[in-house]
Amino acid sequence: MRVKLRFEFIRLCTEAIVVNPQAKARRRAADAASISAGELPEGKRARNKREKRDRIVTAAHRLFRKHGYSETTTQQIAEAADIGSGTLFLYAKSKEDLLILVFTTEMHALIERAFKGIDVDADLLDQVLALFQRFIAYHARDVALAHQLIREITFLRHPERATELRAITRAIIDKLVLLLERAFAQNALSSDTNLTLLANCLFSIYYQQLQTWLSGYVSRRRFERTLEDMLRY
Amino acid sequence: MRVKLRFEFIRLCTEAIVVNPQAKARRRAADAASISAGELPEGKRARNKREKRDRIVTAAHRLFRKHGYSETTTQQIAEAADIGSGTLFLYAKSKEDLLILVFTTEMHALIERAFKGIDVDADLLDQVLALFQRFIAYHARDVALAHQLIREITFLRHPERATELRAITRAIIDKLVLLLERAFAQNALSSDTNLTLLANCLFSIYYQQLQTWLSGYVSRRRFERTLEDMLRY
DNA sequence: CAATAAAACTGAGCGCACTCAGTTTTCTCG
DNA sequence: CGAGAAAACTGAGTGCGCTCAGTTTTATTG
Repeated sequence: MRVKLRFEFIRLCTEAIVVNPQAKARRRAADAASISAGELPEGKRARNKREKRDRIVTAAHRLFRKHGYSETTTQQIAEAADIGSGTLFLYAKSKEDLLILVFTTEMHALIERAFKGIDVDADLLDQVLALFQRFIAYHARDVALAHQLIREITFLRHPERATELRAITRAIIDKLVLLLERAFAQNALSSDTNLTLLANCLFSIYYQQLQTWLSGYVSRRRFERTLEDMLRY
Repeated sequence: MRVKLRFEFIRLCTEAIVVNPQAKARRRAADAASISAGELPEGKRARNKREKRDRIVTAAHRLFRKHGYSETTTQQIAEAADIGSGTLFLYAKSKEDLLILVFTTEMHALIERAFKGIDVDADLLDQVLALFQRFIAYHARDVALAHQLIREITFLRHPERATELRAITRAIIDKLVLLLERAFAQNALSSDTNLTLLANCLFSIYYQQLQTWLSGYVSRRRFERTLEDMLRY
């Protein structure tokens, strides 16, 4: 029972690194020659799982981009990832969930890159717009796919991913807060400004306008202009 | 060819009332006894179509409410509406489209009712909130269904309904503008206010918060409070 | 190491949204 | 009215997302 619970936990985390301490000790002894002392050894199961997960995400990503979301079948993805068709659904609850999985995998890195590329000396508004522009450019690579994606993450079918997605939203808002804090330190903002609330508002406007664009109601040009106008208040 | 084009047009309007003038004249003569002179006569085809459409919408509405959206099959709806399973898809492009069809059918009346029920003498903000409250109450009758609906109309799969939905949005915003104009006439708003723009902002905030609520991120209570706070600026 | 348990995987099969070739109903016009 | 055309309808068939009973792989324990 103890063991079962532990494995359940690991499975839920989907990032299984630590296994039973005893097994770990034994394995460490066995692998001592090939593994440097500080490294955490990885069981065969955990490694297989991670590799399979990677193969699935890579294959899905490639096929979605190549043929489009709805034109890609889960069969094709399974074949490309070299797994059984049923195995796919042990890693993603549904095809839609798979899309979210692909997205979340590269999102954190994208946020960091976008933030790093910002000109610190620019006007605050330009900094904010520059950040959003990075995301817009990312989505512009494949509007149809982005449309599907934003649709799925806005209206989740499997609440399990909610935490993960909230973390991404929070990560973006945190970056916005950082921009605001820098501007605040340079006295570019009035002293009674609630930075977090302001960051939330900025993000809301961006997200709402993003939806409008991706749904095909307005062109990218129009979207970018409206976004700028609205952020300017 | 002439005839074919005309019928194509009528089909697209989905509100076929006028048929070939000659046939109309003949029919009018034939039906003169039973129809009052001013009425537009309706061909058998048009009547059948309208009746079928009504049966489909009614059946879908009932089953969606009774068993939920995804638990209801298009087969069941077709049976309840007493039509072949394929016929359904002549009236709605997809199951999702059918949900939108059901919604748009009762939306215009709902908007009118909501607007009529507003206390003219109340504070402007309270009037706006009262209007939104009607919609919220409507969606609250079945949150899961509303979630699905808002999802579909926010991210349309068949652009054909876009015009129809824009008309609904516009109808709501027009009502908001009316409220604002009344307040404006009573000098409750500063003279440089752009009423249409303000109405759009109010609606945006409502819609954005509605999504948050329906997606299960916040409770109805929290949603209503946030909405009020945000509308208050 | 063998025995046992648990986890991970598999693909045939199922249900359902949707299609389309063939049929029926309605309209048109001499 | 009757022949021919157009529109409307139909349901068997199709493809795809997803399930689940059975199998294989990995870990644990004595």
